[in-house]
Amino acid sequence: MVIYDSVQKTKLQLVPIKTGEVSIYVCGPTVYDDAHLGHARSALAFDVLARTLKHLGYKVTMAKNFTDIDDKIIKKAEATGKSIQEITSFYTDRYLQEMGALGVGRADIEPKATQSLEAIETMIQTLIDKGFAYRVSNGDVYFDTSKDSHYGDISHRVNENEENQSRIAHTDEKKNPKDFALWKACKGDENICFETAFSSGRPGWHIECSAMIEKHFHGTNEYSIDIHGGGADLLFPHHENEAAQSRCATGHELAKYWMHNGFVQIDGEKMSKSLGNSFFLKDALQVYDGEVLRYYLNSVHYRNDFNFNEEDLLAAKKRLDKLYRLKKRVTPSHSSAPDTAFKTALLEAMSDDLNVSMALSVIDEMVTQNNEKLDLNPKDKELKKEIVATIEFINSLLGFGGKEPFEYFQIGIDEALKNKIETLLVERTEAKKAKNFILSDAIRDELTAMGISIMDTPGGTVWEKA
RNA sequence: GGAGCUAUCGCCAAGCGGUAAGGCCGCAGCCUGCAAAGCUGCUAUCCCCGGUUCAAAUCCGGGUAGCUCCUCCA
Repeated sequence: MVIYDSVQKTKLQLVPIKTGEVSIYVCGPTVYDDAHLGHARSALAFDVLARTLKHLGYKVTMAKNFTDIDDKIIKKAEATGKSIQEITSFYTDRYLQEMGALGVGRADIEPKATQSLEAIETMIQTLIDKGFAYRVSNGDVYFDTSKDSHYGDISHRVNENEENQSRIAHTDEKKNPKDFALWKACKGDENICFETAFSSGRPGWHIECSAMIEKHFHGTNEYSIDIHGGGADLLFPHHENEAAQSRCATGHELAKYWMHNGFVQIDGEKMSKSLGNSFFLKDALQVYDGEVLRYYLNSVHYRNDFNFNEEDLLAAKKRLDKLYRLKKRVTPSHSSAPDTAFKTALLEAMSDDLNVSMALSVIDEMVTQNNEKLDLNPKDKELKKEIVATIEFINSLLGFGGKEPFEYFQIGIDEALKNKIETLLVERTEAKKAKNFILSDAIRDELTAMGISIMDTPGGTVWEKA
């Protein structure tokens, strides 16, 4: 397996800390709002990474955190009158449910900040004791970036004069402009305060990830985990700060490899909280099938920016349709073993830094070849079994193609409509038998107007939702 | 003001120094009562200008254009 390391900025052969095992920590959501397409893409990218590694024979342990202490959550609570707990549990459930609709598997470990306070306090105390952190008069604790000679290694930002150019106001008692809060003391009437030796307050944004990793993973003298992932925007300052904390607190590096996924844009425009043009996953799922969304969001390499638009999504759906039409041709058949050459080619593509585009083209070629074989030999039972197994393999590796084909093509069609379609098809078949093509074509037009496309096959007429 | 990324067929998108994958769209054909589906065939020299090399879309330098990070963000 080769992966692109965003710190070294090059592809590297994955050599895990422990042979045969890969530990992954991905930055999860702050649960104060609905998940958007960007969250989906990140979750999908690392879901596919985990699946690929498992297929390559690694024992994978993946952690994804839920940030459930945060200023934004507090604000939301104040604005809505709901409790912090209500908000965080609601959005956590929603997140898991929506990602589930996209076929994203659950992480092995799903730590929450509120459940990691001991580890957080311990790490901050260690940093204070070792002289890497300092407490200011109001009770805040800051990390002293000047004490870490490797600060900047992750994001390659070395400019000390940034304080003059930076848009961040420099108003507190920080020693250096880049110092960041490990702990924020309670001020006034804020209602989440946790008691610690340094002050009553709450953790800063970055510390939870470092603390959770120390708590849940047991690395070596060199590294805590193999792969740390997240969105490209987290590279700085979030991951730089995480790395610094961990390095200084534990004496070894946080992660051996760093992976970052690119952004999602909507019709060419950046999607962001501040621009207010977030495309929520819940809205997308109302219009598009989760499996189609999964296929589409995965069709562009995870490191590139992804420009979401309906036209491309439709093209992606058509591609997935083709796979399901092949599956329809071999249903029902039992499964044997997938085509070896295909399996190898698919894994090879995925082993190259998750080259999903290549994998999809391998699948398209497989579909075409098997359609041709079936055209020539419609009753080849062994071939059909192999195709069933091949599609099962695709589903386990990439997470699509697992539905029953008839179910797939009839998503959104209720029983009443289904019956009407079937009735019309019976009428049409009779008309065809009687060579009444004017009537049969009229029925087809009626179905087309209903958004139903039909196809005559040797086994009878089948229909699909267009 | 600093740091970085990208630029490949009408559209989406691989390519990672060895002579341009795949999909959508389009055209022609086979099949079909006609269609649809499926199959076959056809469709690009890689933003511009230099350079390195036997060989460059791929490396280097300079342009141009777009995007991102430095502020909550995946």
